[in-house]
Amino acid sequence: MKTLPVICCGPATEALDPDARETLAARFRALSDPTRVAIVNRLASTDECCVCDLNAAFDLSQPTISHHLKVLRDSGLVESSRRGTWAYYRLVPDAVRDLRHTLGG
Amino acid sequence: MKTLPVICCGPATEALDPDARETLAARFRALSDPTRVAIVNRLASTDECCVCDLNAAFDLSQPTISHHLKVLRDSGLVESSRRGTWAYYRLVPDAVRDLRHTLGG
DNA sequence: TCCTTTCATAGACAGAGATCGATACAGTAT
DNA sequence: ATACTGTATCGATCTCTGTCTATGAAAGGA
Repeated sequence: MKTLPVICCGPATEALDPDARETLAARFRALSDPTRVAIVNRLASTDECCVCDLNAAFDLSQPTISHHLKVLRDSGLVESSRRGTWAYYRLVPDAVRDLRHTLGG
Repeated sequence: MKTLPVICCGPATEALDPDARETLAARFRALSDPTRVAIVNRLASTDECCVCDLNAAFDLSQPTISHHLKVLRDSGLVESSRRGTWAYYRLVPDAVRDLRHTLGG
């Protein structure tokens, strides 16, 4: 999990090269959907969560939830592990912190 | 400019109602494009910026830059004022701070 | 007045993304 | 082995978004 050393939008701001723009935009894009915001929000309060619970919590099909989880996984904001039949998802605190720092925190 | 009292993704997290999900996703979506990240980044370092400078800084057509500025304006992240022929854009620090708080800051 | 400059808007188009049903795959139980 | 359950992936469809050209509106200068 690589960090984002660059600051985007805070008071002590340096110019961004094209790669940094892409990387930052990609991470914000991961949070640009209401369902994904809700998933991340839920993960932030429960520390670990089974996919079956997420499927039950949202009025969306199972493949759709799986798609959103893949987007979040690819962005590095969440990670998953399989234990037996079930898959469990967790937030990656460092990734969230990086995004916060990007906004000047 | 209304604030976002709710916290999404930090350690002290409460569940989000559908409206809050939409609002948060909309603000993150404003930063989900590399060009808009770069515009916000530039505004964060120059305090105020003429549209003509932005047009010159990016290899995109003038209407495209204008479109991105409208997206940022609608999201509340930037504001503009017209002085004579020129339009000037500024960051809205409170909006950026709200977004940062949303991530647990 | 007429022309030029600066910015915003409208309309069109291509590409990306959200959603679903169908299907594949991996564990578990019978 | 067979059947069942929980997830992931595939393929299709529909909507949204980024980009462009063309045009409009407002201000200033000849």
